[in-house]
Amino acid sequence: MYRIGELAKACDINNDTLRFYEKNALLSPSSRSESGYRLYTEKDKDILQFILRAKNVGFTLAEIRELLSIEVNKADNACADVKELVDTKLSAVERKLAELTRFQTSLKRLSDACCGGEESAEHCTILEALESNTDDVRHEHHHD
Amino acid sequence: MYRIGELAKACDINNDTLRFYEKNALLSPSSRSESGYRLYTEKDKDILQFILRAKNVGFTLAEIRELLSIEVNKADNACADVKELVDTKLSAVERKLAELTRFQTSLKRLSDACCGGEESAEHCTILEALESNTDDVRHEHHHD
DNA sequence: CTTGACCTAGGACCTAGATCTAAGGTTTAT
DNA sequence: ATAAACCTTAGATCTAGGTCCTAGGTCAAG
Ligand SMILES: [Zn+2]
Ligand SMILES: [Zn+2]
Ligand SMILES: [Zn+2]
Ligand SMILES: [Zn+2]
Repeated sequence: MYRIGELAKACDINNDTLRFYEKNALLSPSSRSESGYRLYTEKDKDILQFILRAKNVGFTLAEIRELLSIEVNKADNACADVKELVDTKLSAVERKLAELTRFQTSLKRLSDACCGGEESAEHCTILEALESNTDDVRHEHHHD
Repeated sequence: MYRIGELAKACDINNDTLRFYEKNALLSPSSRSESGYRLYTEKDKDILQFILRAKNVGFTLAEIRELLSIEVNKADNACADVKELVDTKLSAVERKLAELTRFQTSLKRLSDACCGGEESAEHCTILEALESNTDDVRHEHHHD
């Protein structure tokens, strides 16, 4: 049996995070001591590690709650259910990746067009690009 | 001169967003009507579009505030200052991209190992991977 | 003159995932 | 026996970027 601080330290998270997970129906201690302290079992620790691993893979806590509800009742769920959660998440991650890649491309284009020197920014191509209503960046060097 | 609703509609944002930008020192209307209505000039509109373009490239509002302070006073800033903002942002975007790519790889690995069928999830490789303390996913198919 | 669209200020509320505070009770070590 | 470390609860706070609400003032058309 772990008390909250012991489990938190063992899993390198904050005590408050465990209370937060309890309030949000992710993980409740199996019992309480006479004085009301939370008591976690090895099984509780396993569940916590399941949660932390799922977080590491990118799942939100809401998604992890769904995974857990399957996990505790595997027999009544199909592989299809589990895989759908993963694939839905994968799509979301890929959409976010696409957006960030768009950001990266734009920023690179802006960066490459600017000399980065100590000249006044009056003709800075970065600022010009942000002022103009096109996506173009002048590629000739400024400061003639 | 645009009233708040006109400018908002022209730029396809919410009236409240303009008030929010004003409160957060990004864009203040050049004047007010006798009755206190915000009045925006064409120049204000240009600044708004600068803000929206910068947002589109991934800058946060705090970063945009920095860009604007350079923009309104270009002569006193160097290309180096502008480029540094862009490059710092680019690095942040690339770190986030790396994290998301890690998520993507893990999720793909999980998804590929699961049959996704209507069989019971009792031997689902996804759940097994999340239960186990390794990063491995069994690649042999479950459900013998 | 009334209706409806528009505007004002100020503050509350939202998501996500915690983290922190206050005021007090419990356990452990010295 | 008493200090240090640990625990309890409820609720506040934080980031980011807004959105919504209240209670009321303004403006144009019919
Ligand atoms: Zn330059
Ligand atoms: Zn430049
Ligand atoms: Zn299967
Ligand atoms: Zn499966």
